[in-house]
Amino acid sequence: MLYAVVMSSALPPLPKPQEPLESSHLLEIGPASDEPCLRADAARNRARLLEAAARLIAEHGVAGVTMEAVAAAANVGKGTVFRRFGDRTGLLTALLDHSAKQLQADFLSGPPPLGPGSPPLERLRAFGVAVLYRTAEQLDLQLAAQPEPTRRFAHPAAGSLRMHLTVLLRQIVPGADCDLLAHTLLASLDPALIHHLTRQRGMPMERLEAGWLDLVARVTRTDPPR
Amino acid sequence: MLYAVVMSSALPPLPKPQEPLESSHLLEIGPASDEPCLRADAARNRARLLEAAARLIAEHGVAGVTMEAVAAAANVGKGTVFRRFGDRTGLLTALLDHSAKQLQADFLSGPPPLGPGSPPLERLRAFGVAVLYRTAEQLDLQLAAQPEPTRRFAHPAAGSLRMHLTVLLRQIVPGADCDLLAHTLLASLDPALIHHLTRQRGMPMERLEAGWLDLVARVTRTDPPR
DNA sequence: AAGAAAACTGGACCGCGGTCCGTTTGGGGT
DNA sequence: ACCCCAAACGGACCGCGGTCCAGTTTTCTT
Repeated sequence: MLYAVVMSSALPPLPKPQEPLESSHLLEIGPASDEPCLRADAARNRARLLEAAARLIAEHGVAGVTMEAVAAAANVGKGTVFRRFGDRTGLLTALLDHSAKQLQADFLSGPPPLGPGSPPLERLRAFGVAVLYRTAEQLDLQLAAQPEPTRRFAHPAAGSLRMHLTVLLRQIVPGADCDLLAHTLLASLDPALIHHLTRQRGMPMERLEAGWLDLVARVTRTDPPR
Repeated sequence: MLYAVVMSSALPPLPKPQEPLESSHLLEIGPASDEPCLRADAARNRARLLEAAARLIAEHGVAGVTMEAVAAAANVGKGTVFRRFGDRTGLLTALLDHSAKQLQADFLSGPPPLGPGSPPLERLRAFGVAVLYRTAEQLDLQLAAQPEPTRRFAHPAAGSLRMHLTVLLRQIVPGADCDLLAHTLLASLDPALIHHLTRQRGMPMERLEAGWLDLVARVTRTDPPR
């Protein structure tokens, strides 16, 4: 039930496994999107698979995480991996899930300046910085988990970030098209961009951080447009 | 329409085919990077391949453009396709090449407000709008041509756009980190984002256009940061 | 004009992501 | 305790992107 409530894309308990969870309108993706009741063996296999995947990453890097390899390492059939996670992206995303939930919890109910209690502008600044560093920490995985362009923004976790951003923006610049602005701001924190700037162009994280703060400052100036 | 057939992005006579052309430092990617000399048969096959690819797109959409299918449709071996274009992305990019050069010519030496002659801010505004509509026109192809995340920003054409943006920005907000700012602004024009906003969230192009203008206005305000 | 080096060609081959479907299994109902 | 079927399983199978290399064609040299 936890999920039934939220999902819009009515999938009956059917062969098509992944619930991509269209929902860009809900705030939490928390414990909800979990499979509510998973048969004992299924749950066991799921755990095995995640563990195997993590091990493979540790040993051979993200590139070594092949669906077949994961299946083999978990002593499970290939079909099972796909049934459970939908596709490679789904598996990789699942690996990021914990950290994603953590971040979400932090800005939804954690301590200031990220969580409620600080003024919106403060939270906005902290938000970007937090995302920035989290992304940098898991760059390889984040990059590999990025779905093909068509689905990049449908991703529920991204939706949650965007929603939070939008809410903050509305408090700061109520006159603007906050929805659009949120997209833009998030785009500037895209893992691929961060990868390019830090690894391919050698910018230090401090510069990106300063860039975010500057961007936020510019975007949120409240004096009338020229 | 014989799109552009013969031109551009090809590779020096090297064993490893694709020269991704690191060059973020040069302004034009124009006739320079042209194949210096392409053997007669190679040139003929290149043209055939592009034509075949275009026909396939027209008939079956971008998804129908399979490397094997293109090769077959052009009466050419599969290996030849890869030798010429490096990979699928390369082929698709080549199809976009003509339009890319056109755009570049427009803002480098075309008439105002896009080209030189207008004040920088005017040009910046026009630039975004131009990119926006060009992208929207070729959305499917643009999306399909997008390389994997790691290489997304290494793409030379994107580099040229960014460079131009940077130059404009330096004239408008000399105090800022224009390089970074250019990346951010460009990110807000990403094909995947445009796709998401217009096709998945149903925003009209006018709203995106307004969003760009507003973003530019906000970002280029020159009064001191708070 | 001839011969050799360089460039190009084509298709067999590989690995991986993803699908399909016949088989097995867990666990709720009786 | 047993039955039953939805759910889960596993591995054969497919298509596509990408590589490789033996053989062919073009162009350069003298």
